Amino acid sequence: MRWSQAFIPTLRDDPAGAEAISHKLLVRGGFIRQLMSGSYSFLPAGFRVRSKIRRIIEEEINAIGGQEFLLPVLHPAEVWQRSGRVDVMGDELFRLQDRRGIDHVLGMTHEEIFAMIATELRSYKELPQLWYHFQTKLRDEPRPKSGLLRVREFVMKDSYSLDIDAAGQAKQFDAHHAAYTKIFKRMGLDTVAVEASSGAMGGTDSVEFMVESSAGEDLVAHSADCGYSANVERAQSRIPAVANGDPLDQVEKFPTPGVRTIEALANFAGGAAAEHQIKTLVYIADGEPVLVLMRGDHPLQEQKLIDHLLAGELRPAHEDEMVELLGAHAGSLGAVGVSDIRIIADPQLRGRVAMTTGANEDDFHLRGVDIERDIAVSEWVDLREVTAGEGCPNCDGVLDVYKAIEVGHIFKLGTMYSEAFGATVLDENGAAQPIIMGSYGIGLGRAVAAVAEVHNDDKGLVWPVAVAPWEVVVTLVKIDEATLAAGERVYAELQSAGVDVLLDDRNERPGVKFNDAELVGIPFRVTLGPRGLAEGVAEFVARATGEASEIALDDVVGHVKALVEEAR
RNA sequence: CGGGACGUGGCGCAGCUUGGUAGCGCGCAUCGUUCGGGACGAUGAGGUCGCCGGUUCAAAUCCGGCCGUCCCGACCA
Repeated sequence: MRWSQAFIPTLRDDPAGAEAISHKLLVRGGFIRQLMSGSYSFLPAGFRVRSKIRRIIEEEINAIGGQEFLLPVLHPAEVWQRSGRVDVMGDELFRLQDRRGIDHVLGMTHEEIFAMIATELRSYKELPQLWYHFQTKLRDEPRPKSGLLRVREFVMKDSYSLDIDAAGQAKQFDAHHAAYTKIFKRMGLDTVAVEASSGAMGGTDSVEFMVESSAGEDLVAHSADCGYSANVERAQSRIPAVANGDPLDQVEKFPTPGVRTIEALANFAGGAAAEHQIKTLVYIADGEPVLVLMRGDHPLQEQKLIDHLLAGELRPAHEDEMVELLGAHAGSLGAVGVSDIRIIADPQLRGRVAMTTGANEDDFHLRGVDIERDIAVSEWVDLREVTAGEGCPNCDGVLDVYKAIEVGHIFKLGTMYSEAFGATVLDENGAAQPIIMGSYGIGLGRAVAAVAEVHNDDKGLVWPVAVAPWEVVVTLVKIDEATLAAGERVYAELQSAGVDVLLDDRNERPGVKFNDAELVGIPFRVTLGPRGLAEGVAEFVARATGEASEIALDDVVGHVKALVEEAR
């Protein structure tokens, strides 16, 4: 490609709105443009990066036996009713009607449709299968953000494994695990595989691939000593037990005028330290109220609650609902004597006595609460969010917590979808068995953004060779006959050597071209100008290091070719 | 959805408090001088001031409604 004819609209200023560095650079470098909230156009440079990432994924999924499909994005709503996910997905699912008034949805993922195709499998002898496609997903996100990192329309590589038994599924799951690690490594991302919540996807186990980044939206708890890594949505930790205070024979109600928070009660004369309080949270899960009990100083991890309840929609109760359910406002709530509401308690409260909690009467609390004696806990479930500095659950080390971008997620789905759609095969004994499925996703646009987020400096992007829009730019410092001729020659030779080359033949000042090449992040630059040509040399610069060297003109192509081939 | 901010030539912004019919930087076009790290001069093109309504002799500016975008909290590749 010749830069003079290419559409690479670089910008001088950052786009409006403080955002992720990757977003600013992708916009400034002429890679993407926004259409509306959560919706982006890929420009030629951006499309090239995306294509290279796509190719890497394709190669690695093919290498573990994947067969490429292409399924539709427009689905009859009936299909999603059958899997039950119309309800689970709620408002995130785009819905529309056709001219006949038939309900349709736009696919958020493709478990349903692949499961339908899998009904054509008849025998265990046809398994295992690994199917995948690259297809647009549409999700009516409540809040798109950070440019490409969180959007409403994106292309995902999603693959689906089909097996006769759990062992087969585990094998394909592990194969994906390894392939994903390789894929991300090839695109220049160091990932950590973490235990994760499966969310609305259903299924048993899931692992997320995380890239540490301040632009990330997830939190990963990690132990440097044993390598334990988990999304805080799932993570556990060791914390020291709290010694109980002196027990009371019975619960004692006492006035606490104006006390509405854990902290206020801790500072109140006759109150109790946070770890001796029971925090009572009221949630509405799919329309049903639930009381959640946490130690006063412990934060609730809502995803853990969602996972336990298998809830589609979970929200804190409104003030009036609290009054209706418990007779008091937030700040004076408790579970003592409550019998008609589901009560879920965090295990850190187990065996605790002499606790203080709300009395379900404004401005009153109870002390001397023995949780197992006084509260009808219906379930004990770990709901606590871990905090940096707590003990690792697997070793003697300490957990740290960092922000990360989720670039991949793999699920063991079990038989949820195959049962919903009747995808069964006959086993050796002639008995019908539901196919065991797994699903595995990588978002293309998010991967582009993640690489950009990690690989940049104050001058712009620094693409790894494997995903760079062009591997090398030949920059002509002056557009005169001799320089142009030399440039054309090097350009043509690089092309026939199989190198992805951009010829910057624009009639611009050198500074403009150098800056643009750096902003766009092309890994290598070959600079040709009258000065060097007179001595038969070109200047060679690596974007990552900025190191420049002079190379004899005749050696340029060989040098670049070797470097590029080694790096991709 | 709750909270906050913003919307003015292609991009980034000022003007709004104190109404008088729009300006700056970059970019773009033409000409000239330049040309190995974002050149300079001259001339020029380009704007329903997000939309609708109201107040007023007069609205980018004041008032109301709506739409859009971004940021902070609950969701996911």
